[in-house]
Amino acid sequence: MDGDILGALLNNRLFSQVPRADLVTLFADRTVDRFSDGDIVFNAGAPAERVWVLVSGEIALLPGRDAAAMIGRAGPGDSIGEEAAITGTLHGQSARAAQDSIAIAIEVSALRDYLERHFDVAIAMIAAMSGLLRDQVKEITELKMQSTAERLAGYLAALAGAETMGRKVVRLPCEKRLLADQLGMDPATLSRAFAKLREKGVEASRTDKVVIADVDALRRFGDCAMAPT
Amino acid sequence: MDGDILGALLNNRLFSQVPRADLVTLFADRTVDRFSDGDIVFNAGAPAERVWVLVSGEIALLPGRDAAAMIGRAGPGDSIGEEAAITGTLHGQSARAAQDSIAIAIEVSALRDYLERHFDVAIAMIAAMSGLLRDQVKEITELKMQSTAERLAGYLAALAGAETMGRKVVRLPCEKRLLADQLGMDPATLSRAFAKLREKGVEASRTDKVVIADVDALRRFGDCAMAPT
DNA sequence: CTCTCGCCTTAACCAAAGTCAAGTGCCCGA
DNA sequence: TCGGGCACTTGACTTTGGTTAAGGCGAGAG
Repeated sequence: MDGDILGALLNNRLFSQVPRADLVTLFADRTVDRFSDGDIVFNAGAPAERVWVLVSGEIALLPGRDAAAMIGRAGPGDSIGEEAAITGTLHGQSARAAQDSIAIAIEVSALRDYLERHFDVAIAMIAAMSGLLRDQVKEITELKMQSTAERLAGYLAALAGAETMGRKVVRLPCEKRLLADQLGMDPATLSRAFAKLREKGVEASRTDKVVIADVDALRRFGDCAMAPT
Repeated sequence: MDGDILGALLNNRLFSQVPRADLVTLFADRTVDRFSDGDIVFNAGAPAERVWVLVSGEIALLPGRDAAAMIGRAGPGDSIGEEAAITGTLHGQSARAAQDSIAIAIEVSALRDYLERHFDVAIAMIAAMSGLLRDQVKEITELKMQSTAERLAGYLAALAGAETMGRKVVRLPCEKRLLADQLGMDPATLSRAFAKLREKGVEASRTDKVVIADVDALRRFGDCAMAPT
């Protein structure tokens, strides 16, 4: 299977739980659909028979045939149409490409058959999504409650590992610019957050190495807004 | 079944998809557990055999036996332990009451049996959680990207209905104070947001009636940060 | 009818973070 | 070795939204 496609599936909330070998079988009959900016993927009210996984581009979800409001948008790795398709109902929303996009699609009957035969995978999906929901709730509250320095502290502590205490050198997984984006702040603000943590024993050079003098203290600082009593 | 318990289940991401009649059967063997602040619900590494749904109070999820970091927290209606229990693995986290709490618990075997016999409910769970995830992604991006006035505009437009255009009077479903909380802002800030929207044709009196001169314009304003091309 | 309590609004102030721009050091190629 | 580009940092300024406090208005009690 093509790397891009496999990557999209492994990032997908539905299919990341399906064993890799099964993915190949499941997607043997896939079609690769290319949408140009503005193309309709499906319209609200239409019967839902296929599940798409977006490989590249972006697709907007709209409440009606051509309403202006947007319900959501999907990027690479997101799936579309699965809610209606999986339950066998009509599409409750329309989907329209917001950029030139590539998506792979399978018949939902194949997916349902597979899940019916592999009950454990269905169960794993439920468990995984349950965990994802919890993670996202945490992300929302942290975004609202924590300062930039606290968010960065929590991130660094997580990077060091949950069990780590004391001194530790961690490597940032990506450029600071991208890290800033991931933490929901501006690159300049990330720099200042690092500066604030310097007085808490975090030495960040211009490289991707960060020396943490006391992981546990850092973790407490990052959690202070939502400490477990 | 007790009203509080039923309410918690209907709010729960797992059980809201189970038909009400089945809930009663499924929870016939429930136990009601009371935890005092600081009590351990389960420890990481322990075998997971039960799923709890929190009725009241608050329970913190911790990475290890007594680590300081917090992975998440659960409030009324949230379920705990389901990830490990449902997949039949060991608990990956510990859970400790952060307040005096009441939770109902069932054996996960009963849940698995039920899902195995009612494949359609399992499927509905997957679909529902998929939708919830999408909603939350949208909520996160809106929280990051939109100003208070834009969030309020989007909320009012949604309240008016996706298909509505032009003039419309809507009724707020709750006190402004609670609405502010729901939109993630301060009551005073909500007032200012209403003031800003006044020049966009939104008349909010001191009551719960809001007159929108042009729903569509409002929707565009609320969506401008993430308009579908 | 009026008093009072609670919710809402408004204004003044302040802190946090984004914006813009300039500066610094690093890497890489000529 | 020098120069250019790029990522990061830093500082000044602006914007946004939370905080606090002071009114205003409505509803219900007396």
